[in-house]
Amino acid sequence: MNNTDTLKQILHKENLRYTQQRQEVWNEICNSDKHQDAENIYNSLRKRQINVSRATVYRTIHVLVKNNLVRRLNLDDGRSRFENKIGIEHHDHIVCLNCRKIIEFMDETIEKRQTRIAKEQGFEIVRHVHQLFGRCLDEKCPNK
Amino acid sequence: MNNTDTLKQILHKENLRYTQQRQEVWNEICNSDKHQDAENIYNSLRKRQINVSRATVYRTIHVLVKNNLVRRLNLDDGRSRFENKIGIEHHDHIVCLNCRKIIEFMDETIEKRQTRIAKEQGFEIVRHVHQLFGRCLDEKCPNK
DNA sequence: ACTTCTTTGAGACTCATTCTCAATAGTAAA
DNA sequence: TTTACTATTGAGAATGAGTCTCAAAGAAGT
Repeated sequence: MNNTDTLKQILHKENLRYTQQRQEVWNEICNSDKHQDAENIYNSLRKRQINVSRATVYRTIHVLVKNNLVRRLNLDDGRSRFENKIGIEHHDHIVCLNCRKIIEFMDETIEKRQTRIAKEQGFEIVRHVHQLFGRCLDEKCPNK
Repeated sequence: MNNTDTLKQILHKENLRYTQQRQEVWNEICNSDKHQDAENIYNSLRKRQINVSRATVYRTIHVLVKNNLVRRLNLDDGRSRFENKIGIEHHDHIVCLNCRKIIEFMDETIEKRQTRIAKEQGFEIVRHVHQLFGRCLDEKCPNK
């Protein structure tokens, strides 16, 4: 299923109308650099002559997040970032405190263990946040 | 070392003056319920006739966080929460999405694994965030 | 095309947090 | 133990991400 059909499907399910603006926001999240924030998405669309308001960007993102097409990331820098979830395997993030480079990781053992720990404490996990903040060894990192 | 000495020590190290307001903010974080937000801390002090401004609460918290007396928690609800770190073992959090109950957990295997994963990716971890969001089985939880 | 109901855009608004700056208060030296 | 020098404080203004409002524009069925 392509981007358009995926979007149409969830909009239909939510009793929402298919609009050009919603499609463009979804395209932007699917097709561009990962981990963009709302302002970025807004500006990228504007730059491409696509007229969308900030309000619509935010409103559309809510729908996408609610329906698991998009993941919201909170990297402790005061604004949310978004990444496409469709066809992407689950992962968590490592973030460089100097250059803000973001690396994805996934560890089956940790995943299983956290589920078991939550269960032992009488919780059923709905979602989790696992982020490692540190300093990278990248040559270009201002770290050096 | 008691609260006062701990505070005096870091204020001295930071070339900051020891003031009543700073002491009171630190006391409030040490002696009261965990996971309070800034507004809570401000109100608790106010209620006890202690005159401190919001600005001073925020400013003091920064110093405490920077110097590892306090940990800042971001539980994705739009405001930071704070907990005393002195004499407290490291732990992460499980949060109930319904009743906002917070449980602490700590798993040595996960801790070691995340350090190794970061290293493999060329990162030296400075801090991490590991939060499990779900639904608890508590009788009092509106979940039921 | 007509009607109905939803969506959109512009800008007002919210709310946590930060900033400003004049008044106040530590602290070191005399 | 007062002076002199700075840092700190408080009140409220400012900031900034995100949300809300409402009139105008746009989907979708008839």
